[in-house]
Amino acid sequence: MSTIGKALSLLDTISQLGKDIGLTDIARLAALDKATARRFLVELEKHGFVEQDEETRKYRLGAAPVRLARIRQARFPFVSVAAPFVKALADEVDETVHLSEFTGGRLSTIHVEDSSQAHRVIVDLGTPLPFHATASGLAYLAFLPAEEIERALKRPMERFSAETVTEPDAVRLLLKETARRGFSINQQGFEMGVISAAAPVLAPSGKPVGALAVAAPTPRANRARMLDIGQKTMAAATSIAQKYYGAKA
Amino acid sequence: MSTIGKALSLLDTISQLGKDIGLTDIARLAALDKATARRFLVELEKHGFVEQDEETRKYRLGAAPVRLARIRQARFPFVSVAAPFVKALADEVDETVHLSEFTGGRLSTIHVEDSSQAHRVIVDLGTPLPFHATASGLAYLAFLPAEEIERALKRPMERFSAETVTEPDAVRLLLKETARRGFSINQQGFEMGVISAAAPVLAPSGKPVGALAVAAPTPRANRARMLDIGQKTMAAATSIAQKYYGAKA
DNA sequence: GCATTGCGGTTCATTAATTGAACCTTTATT
DNA sequence: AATAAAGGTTCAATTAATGAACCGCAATGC
Repeated sequence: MSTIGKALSLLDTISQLGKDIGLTDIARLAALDKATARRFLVELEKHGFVEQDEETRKYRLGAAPVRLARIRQARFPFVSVAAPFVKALADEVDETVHLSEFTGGRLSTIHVEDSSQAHRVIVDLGTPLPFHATASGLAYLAFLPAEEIERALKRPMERFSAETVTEPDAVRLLLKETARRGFSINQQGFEMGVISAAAPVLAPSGKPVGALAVAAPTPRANRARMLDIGQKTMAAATSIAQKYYGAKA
Repeated sequence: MSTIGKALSLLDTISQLGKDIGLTDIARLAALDKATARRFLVELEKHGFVEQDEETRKYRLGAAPVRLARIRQARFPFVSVAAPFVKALADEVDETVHLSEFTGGRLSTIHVEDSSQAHRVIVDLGTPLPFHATASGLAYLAFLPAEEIERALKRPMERFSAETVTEPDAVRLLLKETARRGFSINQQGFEMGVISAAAPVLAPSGKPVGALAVAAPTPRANRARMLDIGQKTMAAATSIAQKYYGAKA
Protein backbone atom coordinates (compact mmCIF):
# COMPACT_ATOMS: atom_id res chain seq x y z
CA MET A 1 0.00 0.00 0.00
CA SER A 2 1.16 3.52 -0.65
CA THR A 3 2.35 5.77 2.13
CA ILE A 4 -0.70 7.92 1.69
CA GLY A 5 -2.97 4.93 2.01
CA LYS A 6 -1.21 3.84 5.16
CA ALA A 7 -1.45 7.30 6.67
CA LEU A 8 -5.13 7.55 5.90
CA SER A 9 -5.70 4.10 7.37
CA LEU A 10 -3.91 5.27 10.47
CA LEU A 11 -6.21 8.26 10.61
CA ASP A 12 -9.13 5.92 10.20
CA THR A 13 -7.92 3.75 13.04
CA ILE A 14 -7.68 6.79 15.28
CA SER A 15 -11.15 7.92 14.27
CA GLN A 16 -12.64 4.60 15.31
CA LEU A 17 -11.36 4.97 18.83
CA GLY A 18 -13.56 6.68 21.33
CA LYS A 19 -10.64 8.15 23.21
CA ASP A 20 -7.09 9.41 22.91
CA ILE A 21 -4.38 6.88 22.21
CA GLY A 22 -0.66 6.68 22.83
CA LEU A 23 2.05 6.25 20.21
CA THR A 24 2.92 2.66 21.06
CA ASP A 25 -0.71 1.54 21.03
CA ILE A 26 -1.61 3.26 17.81
CA ALA A 27 1.45 1.79 16.11
CA ARG A 28 0.38 -1.68 17.19
CA LEU A 29 -3.25 -1.14 16.16
CA ALA A 30 -2.31 0.18 12.75
CA ALA A 31 0.39 -2.47 12.31
CA LEU A 32 3.07 0.13 11.75
CA ASP A 33 6.51 0.61 13.18
CA LYS A 34 6.58 3.10 16.01
CA ALA A 35 8.91 5.43 14.13
CA THR A 36 6.68 5.26 11.07
CA ALA A 37 3.54 5.86 13.07
CA ARG A 38 5.19 8.86 14.67
CA ARG A 39 6.19 10.41 11.33
CA PHE A 40 2.66 9.88 10.03
CA LEU A 41 1.16 11.42 13.14
CA VAL A 42 3.44 14.43 12.88
CA GLU A 43 2.45 14.96 9.25
CA LEU A 44 -1.23 14.48 10.01
CA GLU A 45 -0.91 16.87 12.91
CA LYS A 46 0.72 19.54 10.75
CA HIS A 47 -2.41 19.53 8.68
CA GLY A 48 -4.79 19.33 11.60
CA PHE A 49 -6.11 15.83 10.99
CA VAL A 50 -4.70 14.66 14.27
CA GLU A 51 -3.92 16.52 17.45
CA GLN A 52 -1.74 15.63 20.36
CA ASP A 53 -2.80 16.32 23.89
CA GLU A 54 -0.10 18.54 25.30
CA GLU A 55 -0.41 17.03 28.72
CA THR A 56 -0.85 13.31 28.15
CA ARG A 57 1.04 13.23 24.81
CA LYS A 58 -1.73 11.05 23.47
CA TYR A 59 -3.18 11.50 20.01
CA ARG A 60 -6.73 12.08 18.83
CA LEU A 61 -8.66 13.08 15.74
CA GLY A 62 -8.03 16.74 14.85
CA ALA A 63 -10.21 19.56 13.62
CA ALA A 64 -9.23 19.65 9.95
CA PRO A 65 -12.00 17.23 8.90
CA VAL A 66 -14.50 19.66 10.36
CA ARG A 67 -13.32 22.39 8.05
CA LEU A 68 -13.36 20.09 5.04
CA ALA A 69 -16.71 18.62 5.95
CA ARG A 70 -18.27 22.06 6.03
CA ILE A 71 -16.96 22.81 2.58
CA ARG A 72 -18.17 19.48 1.32
CA GLN A 73 -21.57 19.87 2.89
CA ALA A 74 -21.93 23.39 1.55
CA ARG A 75 -21.78 21.89 -1.93
CA PHE A 76 -23.35 18.49 -1.22
CA PRO A 77 -25.60 18.73 1.77
CA PHE A 78 -26.64 15.10 1.64
CA VAL A 79 -27.65 14.90 5.25
CA SER A 80 -29.45 18.22 5.11
CA VAL A 81 -31.29 17.20 1.99
CA ALA A 82 -32.14 13.81 3.40
CA ALA A 83 -33.03 14.86 6.95
CA PRO A 84 -36.62 15.93 6.23
CA PHE A 85 -37.34 12.64 4.48
CA VAL A 86 -35.79 10.69 7.32
CA LYS A 87 -37.92 12.62 9.79
CA ALA A 88 -41.07 12.10 7.74
CA LEU A 89 -40.44 8.37 7.52
CA ALA A 90 -39.75 8.17 11.24
CA ASP A 91 -43.05 9.92 11.91
CA GLU A 92 -44.91 7.75 9.44
CA VAL A 93 -43.75 4.38 10.74
CA ASP A 94 -43.01 5.54 14.30
CA GLU A 95 -39.75 3.64 14.52
CA THR A 96 -36.10 4.70 14.55
CA VAL A 97 -34.90 5.58 11.06
CA HIS A 98 -31.24 5.94 10.12
CA LEU A 99 -29.42 7.02 7.03
CA SER A 100 -26.00 5.75 6.01
CA GLU A 101 -23.46 6.74 3.41
CA PHE A 102 -20.76 4.71 1.71
CA THR A 103 -17.43 6.29 2.58
CA GLY A 104 -13.90 4.97 2.65
CA GLY A 105 -14.91 1.39 1.97
CA ARG A 106 -17.58 1.35 4.64
CA LEU A 107 -21.19 2.13 5.18
CA SER A 108 -21.45 4.62 8.05
CA THR A 109 -24.46 6.02 9.85
CA ILE A 110 -24.69 9.74 9.15
CA HIS A 111 -28.14 10.63 10.45
CA VAL A 112 -30.68 9.21 12.88
CA GLU A 113 -34.27 10.06 13.73
CA ASP A 114 -35.62 8.36 16.82
CA SER A 115 -39.12 7.02 17.05
CA SER A 116 -41.35 8.65 19.62
CA GLN A 117 -42.13 5.32 21.24
CA ALA A 118 -40.69 4.60 24.64
CA HIS A 119 -39.42 1.22 23.52
CA ARG A 120 -37.36 2.10 20.49
CA VAL A 121 -34.14 1.06 18.84
CA ILE A 122 -31.11 3.24 19.55
CA VAL A 123 -28.66 3.81 16.70
CA ASP A 124 -25.46 5.78 17.18
CA LEU A 125 -24.12 8.26 14.66
CA GLY A 126 -20.98 7.02 12.96
CA THR A 127 -21.76 3.36 13.53
CA PRO A 128 -20.17 1.33 10.72
CA LEU A 129 -22.74 -1.04 9.22
CA PRO A 130 -21.36 -4.44 8.16
CA PHE A 131 -22.58 -5.33 4.69
CA HIS A 132 -23.68 -8.88 5.40
CA ALA A 133 -25.23 -8.34 8.81
CA THR A 134 -27.43 -5.26 8.47
CA ALA A 135 -30.44 -4.35 6.38
CA SER A 136 -28.58 -1.23 5.22
CA GLY A 137 -25.56 -3.25 4.16
CA LEU A 138 -27.65 -5.75 2.24
CA ALA A 139 -29.63 -2.99 0.54
CA TYR A 140 -26.38 -1.31 -0.49
CA LEU A 141 -24.69 -4.50 -1.67
CA ALA A 142 -27.68 -5.77 -3.59
CA PHE A 143 -27.48 -2.86 -6.01
CA LEU A 144 -23.79 -3.08 -6.77
CA PRO A 145 -22.48 -4.73 -9.96
CA ALA A 146 -22.16 -8.53 -9.59
CA GLU A 147 -18.35 -8.47 -9.50
CA GLU A 148 -18.30 -5.99 -6.65
CA ILE A 149 -20.77 -8.12 -4.70
CA GLU A 150 -18.53 -11.13 -5.14
CA ARG A 151 -15.53 -9.14 -4.03
CA ALA A 152 -17.39 -8.09 -0.87
CA LEU A 153 -18.51 -11.66 -0.16
CA LYS A 154 -14.92 -12.89 -0.34
CA ARG A 155 -14.03 -11.03 2.82
CA PRO A 156 -14.52 -12.78 6.15
CA MET A 157 -17.97 -12.26 7.61
CA GLU A 158 -18.03 -11.50 11.28
CA ARG A 159 -20.74 -12.92 13.49
CA PHE A 160 -22.55 -10.24 15.51
CA SER A 161 -25.42 -12.22 16.99
CA ALA A 162 -26.80 -15.73 17.10
CA GLU A 163 -28.82 -14.92 13.99
CA THR A 164 -26.05 -13.39 11.82
CA VAL A 165 -25.99 -14.92 8.36
CA THR A 166 -22.37 -15.70 7.57
CA GLU A 167 -22.72 -18.18 4.71
CA PRO A 168 -21.87 -16.49 1.38
CA ASP A 169 -24.60 -18.47 -0.40
CA ALA A 170 -27.20 -17.49 2.16
CA VAL A 171 -26.16 -13.84 1.78
CA ARG A 172 -26.39 -14.17 -2.01
CA LEU A 173 -29.96 -15.37 -1.61
CA LEU A 174 -30.84 -12.40 0.59
CA LEU A 175 -29.23 -10.04 -1.93
CA LYS A 176 -31.19 -11.55 -4.80
CA GLU A 177 -34.42 -11.13 -2.87
CA THR A 178 -33.44 -7.57 -1.95
CA ALA A 179 -32.63 -6.62 -5.53
CA ARG A 180 -35.95 -8.09 -6.70
CA ARG A 181 -38.24 -6.27 -4.30
CA GLY A 182 -36.13 -3.13 -3.87
CA PHE A 183 -35.51 -3.32 -0.14
CA SER A 184 -33.88 -5.63 2.37
CA ILE A 185 -35.03 -7.11 5.64
CA ASN A 186 -32.57 -8.18 8.31
CA GLN A 187 -33.77 -10.21 11.26
CA GLN A 188 -31.57 -9.76 14.33
CA GLY A 189 -28.42 -10.27 12.27
CA PHE A 190 -26.62 -7.34 13.88
CA GLU A 191 -28.32 -7.06 17.22
CA MET A 192 -30.75 -9.43 18.89
CA GLY A 193 -34.22 -8.00 19.33
CA VAL A 194 -33.98 -5.72 16.30
CA ILE A 195 -35.47 -6.25 12.85
CA SER A 196 -34.70 -3.77 10.11
CA ALA A 197 -35.82 -2.94 6.61
CA ALA A 198 -33.61 -0.85 4.33
CA ALA A 199 -33.50 0.55 0.82
CA PRO A 200 -30.51 1.93 -1.07
CA VAL A 201 -30.15 5.58 -1.98
CA LEU A 202 -29.12 5.41 -5.62
CA ALA A 203 -27.13 7.95 -7.62
CA PRO A 204 -28.48 8.71 -11.09
CA SER A 205 -25.90 6.26 -12.45
CA GLY A 206 -27.74 3.54 -10.55
CA LYS A 207 -24.83 3.13 -8.18
CA PRO A 208 -25.82 3.12 -4.52
CA VAL A 209 -24.36 5.88 -2.35
CA GLY A 210 -25.90 4.82 0.93
CA ALA A 211 -28.98 3.33 2.52
CA LEU A 212 -32.05 4.34 4.45
CA ALA A 213 -33.17 1.95 7.15
CA VAL A 214 -35.94 1.49 9.69
CA ALA A 215 -35.13 -0.46 12.84
CA ALA A 216 -37.94 -1.92 14.94
CA PRO A 217 -37.98 -4.02 18.11
CA THR A 218 -38.99 -7.62 17.35
CA PRO A 219 -42.34 -7.48 19.18
CA ARG A 220 -43.60 -4.85 16.75
CA ALA A 221 -41.98 -6.38 13.68
CA ASN A 222 -44.29 -8.94 12.14
CA ARG A 223 -43.80 -9.87 8.50
CA ALA A 224 -46.65 -7.82 7.05
CA ARG A 225 -45.60 -4.68 8.88
CA MET A 226 -41.95 -5.02 7.80
CA LEU A 227 -42.98 -5.45 4.17
CA ASP A 228 -45.09 -2.31 4.46
CA ILE A 229 -42.25 -0.41 6.15
CA GLY A 230 -39.87 -1.65 3.46
CA GLN A 231 -42.06 -0.19 0.74
CA LYS A 232 -42.22 3.15 2.51
CA THR A 233 -38.46 3.13 3.12
CA MET A 234 -37.86 2.48 -0.55
CA ALA A 235 -40.11 5.37 -1.53
CA ALA A 236 -38.34 7.70 0.89
CA ALA A 237 -34.89 6.62 -0.35
CA THR A 238 -35.97 7.35 -3.92
CA SER A 239 -37.23 10.78 -2.88
CA ILE A 240 -33.93 11.58 -1.21
CA ALA A 241 -31.99 10.62 -4.32
CA GLN A 242 -34.26 12.71 -6.51
CA LYS A 243 -33.96 15.73 -4.27
CA TYR A 244 -30.24 15.33 -3.85
CA TYR A 245 -29.32 14.76 -7.46
CA GLY A 246 -32.07 16.91 -8.87
CA ALA A 247 -35.48 15.69 -9.90
CA LYS A 248 -35.26 13.39 -12.89
CA ALA A 249 -38.48 14.82 -14.29
CA MET B 1 8.02 17.65 2.32
CA SER B 2 6.80 14.15 2.98
CA THR B 3 4.48 12.36 0.62
CA ILE B 4 1.73 12.56 3.20
CA GLY B 5 2.19 16.28 3.56
CA LYS B 6 2.04 16.73 -0.19
CA ALA B 7 -1.10 14.64 -0.45
CA LEU B 8 -2.79 16.58 2.32
CA SER B 9 -1.77 19.85 0.69
CA LEU B 10 -3.31 18.57 -2.51
CA LEU B 11 -6.48 17.82 -0.61
CA ASP B 12 -6.33 21.29 0.83
CA THR B 13 -5.95 22.82 -2.61
CA ILE B 14 -8.98 20.92 -3.81
CA SER B 15 -10.98 22.01 -0.80
CA GLN B 16 -10.28 25.67 -1.52
CA LEU B 17 -11.82 25.41 -4.95
CA GLY B 18 -15.48 26.10 -5.30
CA LYS B 19 -15.90 23.63 -8.10
CA ASP B 20 -14.64 20.39 -9.59
CA ILE B 21 -11.20 20.41 -11.15
CA GLY B 22 -9.44 18.34 -13.80
CA LEU B 23 -6.24 16.36 -13.38
CA THR B 24 -3.99 18.70 -15.35
CA ASP B 25 -5.22 21.79 -13.55
CA ILE B 26 -4.96 20.34 -10.07
CA ALA B 27 -1.43 19.11 -10.81
CA ARG B 28 -0.44 22.62 -11.84
CA LEU B 29 -2.14 24.25 -8.86
CA ALA B 30 -0.55 21.89 -6.38
CA ALA B 31 2.81 22.07 -8.17
CA LEU B 32 2.92 18.33 -8.67
CA ASP B 33 3.64 16.16 -11.64
CA LYS B 34 0.51 14.92 -13.33
CA ALA B 35 1.36 11.29 -12.65
CA THR B 36 2.04 12.09 -9.01
CA ALA B 37 -1.15 14.07 -8.65
CA ARG B 38 -3.06 11.18 -10.17
CA ARG B 39 -1.61 8.64 -7.76
CA PHE B 40 -2.41 10.91 -4.85
CA LEU B 41 -5.95 11.44 -6.08
CA VAL B 42 -6.47 7.71 -6.46
CA GLU B 43 -5.28 7.09 -2.92
CA LEU B 44 -7.36 9.93 -1.53
CA GLU B 45 -10.35 8.64 -3.45
CA LYS B 46 -9.91 5.12 -2.06
CA HIS B 47 -10.40 6.60 1.36
CA GLY B 48 -13.21 8.91 0.36
CA PHE B 49 -11.37 12.20 0.78
CA VAL B 50 -11.75 12.95 -2.89
CA GLU B 51 -14.29 11.82 -5.41
CA GLN B 52 -14.22 11.81 -9.15
CA ASP B 53 -17.21 12.79 -11.20
CA GLU B 54 -17.94 9.77 -13.35
CA GLU B 55 -19.09 11.88 -16.23
CA THR B 56 -16.68 14.80 -16.38
CA ARG B 57 -13.74 12.88 -14.78
CA LYS B 58 -13.09 15.92 -12.67
CA TYR B 59 -12.21 15.71 -9.00
CA ARG B 60 -13.79 17.21 -5.94
CA LEU B 61 -13.72 16.95 -2.17
CA GLY B 62 -15.15 13.63 -0.98
CA ALA B 63 -17.38 12.62 1.88
CA ALA B 64 -14.85 11.08 4.25
CA PRO B 65 -14.21 14.37 6.09
CA VAL B 66 -17.91 14.46 6.91
CA ARG B 67 -17.66 11.15 8.71
CA LEU B 68 -14.54 12.20 10.58
CA ALA B 69 -15.94 15.61 11.40
CA ARG B 70 -18.97 14.01 13.02
CA ILE B 71 -16.77 11.85 15.18
CA ARG B 72 -14.62 14.82 16.09
CA GLN B 73 -17.58 17.01 16.87
CA ALA B 74 -19.21 14.32 18.96
CA ARG B 75 -16.21 14.59 21.27
CA PHE B 76 -15.37 18.27 20.78
CA PRO B 77 -18.44 20.16 19.72
CA PHE B 78 -16.66 23.50 19.56
CA VAL B 79 -19.03 25.03 17.06
CA SER B 80 -22.06 23.67 18.85
CA VAL B 81 -20.81 24.98 22.16
CA ALA B 82 -19.90 28.34 20.68
CA ALA B 83 -22.95 28.85 18.46
CA PRO B 84 -25.29 30.20 21.18
CA PHE B 85 -22.66 32.75 22.26
CA VAL B 86 -22.06 33.80 18.68
CA LYS B 87 -25.79 34.22 18.18
CA ALA B 88 -26.16 36.19 21.41
CA LEU B 89 -23.33 38.52 20.44
CA ALA B 90 -24.80 39.01 16.95
CA ASP B 91 -28.13 39.94 18.54
CA GLU B 92 -26.47 42.25 21.04
CA VAL B 93 -24.38 44.27 18.62
CA ASP B 94 -26.56 43.66 15.55
CA GLU B 95 -23.63 43.03 13.25
CA THR B 96 -22.26 39.95 11.56
CA VAL B 97 -20.31 37.78 13.99
CA HIS B 98 -17.98 35.00 12.92
CA LEU B 99 -15.99 32.39 14.76
CA SER B 100 -12.71 30.95 13.51
CA GLU B 101 -10.53 28.05 14.53
CA PHE B 102 -6.81 27.48 14.03
CA THR B 103 -6.43 24.40 11.88
CA GLY B 104 -3.69 23.16 9.59
CA GLY B 105 -1.60 26.27 9.97
CA ARG B 106 -4.47 28.60 9.19
CA LEU B 107 -7.29 30.40 10.85
CA SER B 108 -10.54 29.31 9.19
CA THR B 109 -14.07 30.54 9.61
CA ILE B 110 -16.17 27.80 11.13
CA HIS B 111 -19.37 29.59 12.08
CA VAL B 112 -21.19 32.77 11.09
CA GLU B 113 -24.20 34.61 12.46
CA ASP B 114 -25.53 37.36 10.24
CA SER B 115 -26.80 40.63 11.58
CA SER B 116 -30.45 41.38 11.01
CA GLN B 117 -29.62 44.68 9.34
CA ALA B 118 -30.16 45.02 5.61
CA HIS B 119 -26.70 46.46 5.14
CA ARG B 120 -24.48 43.87 6.74
CA VAL B 121 -21.12 42.26 6.19
CA ILE B 122 -21.19 38.86 4.50
CA VAL B 123 -18.65 36.29 5.68
CA ASP B 124 -18.37 32.89 4.05
CA LEU B 125 -17.85 29.70 5.97
CA GLY B 126 -14.39 28.24 5.44
CA THR B 127 -12.81 31.57 4.57
CA PRO B 128 -9.14 31.48 5.60
CA LEU B 129 -8.29 34.57 7.65
CA PRO B 130 -4.79 36.00 7.05
CA PHE B 131 -3.06 36.73 10.34
CA HIS B 132 -1.82 40.21 9.55
CA ALA B 133 -4.85 41.49 7.68
CA THR B 134 -7.85 40.54 9.79
CA ALA B 135 -9.01 41.35 13.29
CA SER B 136 -9.32 37.61 13.97
CA GLY B 137 -5.79 36.97 12.80
CA LEU B 138 -4.37 39.76 14.93
CA ALA B 139 -6.32 38.61 17.97
CA TYR B 140 -4.99 35.09 17.48
CA LEU B 141 -1.39 36.15 16.86
CA ALA B 142 -1.28 38.59 19.73
CA PHE B 143 -1.71 35.82 22.27
CA LEU B 144 0.90 33.47 20.90
CA PRO B 145 4.37 33.18 22.47
CA ALA B 146 6.76 35.85 21.14
CA GLU B 147 8.83 33.41 19.09
CA GLU B 148 5.76 32.15 17.25
CA ILE B 149 4.68 35.70 16.49
CA GLU B 150 8.09 36.43 15.00
CA ARG B 151 7.92 33.26 12.94
CA ALA B 152 4.55 34.33 11.56
CA LEU B 153 5.80 37.84 10.79
CA LYS B 154 8.69 36.41 8.78
CA ARG B 155 6.35 35.12 6.12
CA PRO B 156 5.43 37.44 3.26
CA MET B 157 2.36 39.53 3.97
CA GLU B 158 -0.09 39.77 1.16
CA ARG B 159 -1.89 43.02 0.46
CA PHE B 160 -5.67 42.59 0.32
CA SER B 161 -6.81 46.18 0.17
CA ALA B 162 -5.43 49.71 0.03
CA GLU B 163 -5.46 49.72 3.83
CA THR B 164 -3.72 46.41 4.51
CA VAL B 165 -0.88 46.77 6.99
CA THR B 166 2.08 44.87 5.56
CA GLU B 167 4.97 46.36 7.55
CA PRO B 168 6.16 43.86 10.22
CA ASP B 169 6.81 46.72 12.65
CA ALA B 170 3.36 48.18 12.13
CA VAL B 171 1.85 44.74 12.72
CA ARG B 172 3.93 44.34 15.88
CA LEU B 173 2.47 47.58 17.14
CA LEU B 174 -1.07 46.40 16.46
CA LEU B 175 -0.32 43.12 18.21
CA LYS B 176 1.04 44.89 21.27
CA GLU B 177 -2.07 47.03 21.46
CA THR B 178 -4.26 43.95 20.99
CA ALA B 179 -2.49 42.00 23.73
CA ARG B 180 -2.83 44.95 26.08
CA ARG B 181 -6.55 45.57 25.73
CA GLY B 182 -7.57 41.97 24.95
CA PHE B 183 -9.09 42.49 21.53
CA SER B 184 -8.02 43.67 18.10
CA ILE B 185 -9.47 46.17 15.67
CA ASN B 186 -8.82 45.95 11.97
CA GLN B 187 -9.79 48.82 9.70
CA GLN B 188 -10.46 47.74 6.13
CA GLY B 189 -7.27 45.68 6.06
CA PHE B 190 -8.94 42.68 4.46
CA GLU B 191 -11.85 44.24 2.64
CA MET B 192 -12.61 47.90 2.04
CA GLY B 193 -15.71 49.15 3.79
CA VAL B 194 -15.41 46.65 6.67
CA ILE B 195 -14.08 47.29 10.16
CA SER B 196 -13.77 44.40 12.59
CA ALA B 197 -13.08 43.77 16.23
CA ALA B 198 -11.94 40.35 17.41
CA ALA B 199 -10.91 38.53 20.55
CA PRO B 200 -9.09 35.20 20.86
CA VAL B 201 -10.70 32.09 22.24
CA LEU B 202 -8.09 30.79 24.66
CA ALA B 203 -7.52 27.25 25.82
CA PRO B 204 -6.91 26.81 29.55
CA SER B 205 -3.19 26.69 28.75
CA GLY B 206 -3.51 30.26 27.54
CA LYS B 207 -2.87 29.23 23.97
CA PRO B 208 -5.38 30.62 21.48
CA VAL B 209 -7.45 28.07 19.56
CA GLY B 210 -9.38 30.53 17.43
CA ALA B 211 -11.01 33.92 17.41
CA LEU B 212 -14.40 35.53 17.67
CA ALA B 213 -14.96 38.58 15.49
CA VAL B 214 -17.58 41.21 14.75
CA ALA B 215 -17.55 42.79 11.29
CA ALA B 216 -19.32 46.10 10.70
CA PRO B 217 -19.71 48.32 7.65
CA THR B 218 -17.58 51.51 8.02
CA PRO B 219 -20.54 53.91 8.27
CA ARG B 220 -21.63 52.25 11.51
CA ALA B 221 -18.12 51.73 12.85
CA ASN B 222 -16.98 54.76 14.77
CA ARG B 223 -14.19 54.40 17.29
CA ALA B 224 -16.33 54.41 20.43
CA ARG B 225 -18.69 51.80 19.07
CA MET B 226 -15.85 49.48 17.98
CA LEU B 227 -14.24 49.72 21.42
CA ASP B 228 -17.57 48.80 22.98
CA ILE B 229 -18.06 45.94 20.53
CA GLY B 230 -14.51 44.76 21.22
CA GLN B 231 -15.24 44.55 24.95
CA LYS B 232 -18.37 42.52 24.31
CA THR B 233 -16.56 40.27 21.85
CA MET B 234 -13.87 39.60 24.40
CA ALA B 235 -16.45 38.70 27.03
CA ALA B 236 -18.20 36.33 24.62
CA ALA B 237 -14.92 34.67 23.61
CA THR B 238 -14.11 34.09 27.25
CA SER B 239 -17.55 32.58 27.83
CA ILE B 240 -17.06 30.20 24.92
CA ALA B 241 -13.71 29.05 26.24
CA GLN B 242 -15.16 28.52 29.71
CA LYS B 243 -18.09 26.53 28.40
CA TYR B 244 -15.94 24.53 26.02
CA TYR B 245 -13.15 23.65 28.40
CA GLY B 246 -15.29 23.53 31.49
CA ALA B 247 -15.95 26.42 33.84
CA LYS B 248 -12.84 27.40 35.73
CA ALA B 249 -14.89 28.20 38.82
C1' DG C 1 -12.97 14.70 -42.89
C1' DC C 2 -8.49 15.24 -41.50
C1' DA C 3 -5.04 17.50 -38.51
C1' DT C 4 -4.28 19.61 -34.19
C1' DT C 5 -4.71 20.45 -29.52
C1' DG C 6 -5.58 19.32 -24.92
C1' DC C 7 -6.84 16.23 -21.49
C1' DG C 8 -7.03 11.95 -18.66
C1' DG C 9 -4.34 8.40 -17.81
C1' DT C 10 -0.01 5.16 -17.86
C1' DT C 11 4.91 3.42 -18.11
C1' DC C 12 9.43 2.50 -16.29
C1' DA C 13 14.20 3.81 -15.44
C1' DT C 14 15.89 7.12 -12.12
C1' DT C 15 15.80 9.16 -7.78
C1' DA C 16 14.59 10.21 -3.25
C1' DA C 17 11.85 9.12 0.54
C1' DT C 18 10.34 5.49 3.75
C1' DT C 19 11.54 2.02 6.90
C1' DG C 20 12.62 -0.21 11.42
C1' DA C 21 16.00 -2.15 14.72
C1' DA C 22 18.37 -0.13 18.04
C1' DC C 23 18.93 3.50 20.98
C1' DC C 24 18.04 7.63 23.94
C1' DT C 25 14.99 10.26 27.15
C1' DT C 26 11.37 11.03 30.12
C1' DT C 27 7.93 9.69 33.31
C1' DA C 28 5.43 6.74 36.21
C1' DT C 29 5.82 2.82 39.40
C1' DT C 30 7.62 -0.14 42.95
C1' DA D 1 17.01 4.21 43.80
C1' DA D 2 15.93 0.82 40.58
C1' DT D 3 12.84 -0.69 37.09
C1' DA D 4 9.60 -0.60 33.58
C1' DA D 5 7.20 1.43 30.01
C1' DA D 6 6.18 4.94 27.07
C1' DG D 7 7.47 8.75 23.87
C1' DG D 8 10.67 9.96 20.71
C1' DT D 9 15.04 9.75 17.53
C1' DT D 10 18.89 7.93 14.47
C1' DC D 11 20.84 6.17 10.28
C1' DA D 12 22.09 2.49 7.02
C1' DA D 13 19.24 -0.53 4.23
C1' DT D 14 15.35 -0.69 1.53
C1' DT D 15 11.50 0.43 -1.02
C1' DA D 16 8.43 3.47 -2.76
C1' DA D 17 7.83 7.98 -5.14
C1' DT D 18 8.95 10.47 -9.15
C1' DG D 19 8.37 12.60 -13.82
C1' DA D 20 9.57 12.79 -18.82
C1' DA D 21 7.70 10.64 -22.39
C1' DC D 22 4.12 8.29 -24.00
C1' DC D 23 -0.83 6.45 -25.37
C1' DG D 24 -5.65 7.01 -26.56
C1' DC D 25 -9.50 9.72 -26.93
C1' DA D 26 -12.52 13.64 -27.59
C1' DA D 27 -13.22 18.25 -28.81
C1' DT D 28 -11.93 21.94 -31.84
C1' DG D 29 -10.63 24.09 -36.07
C1' DC D 30 -9.44 24.38 -40.83
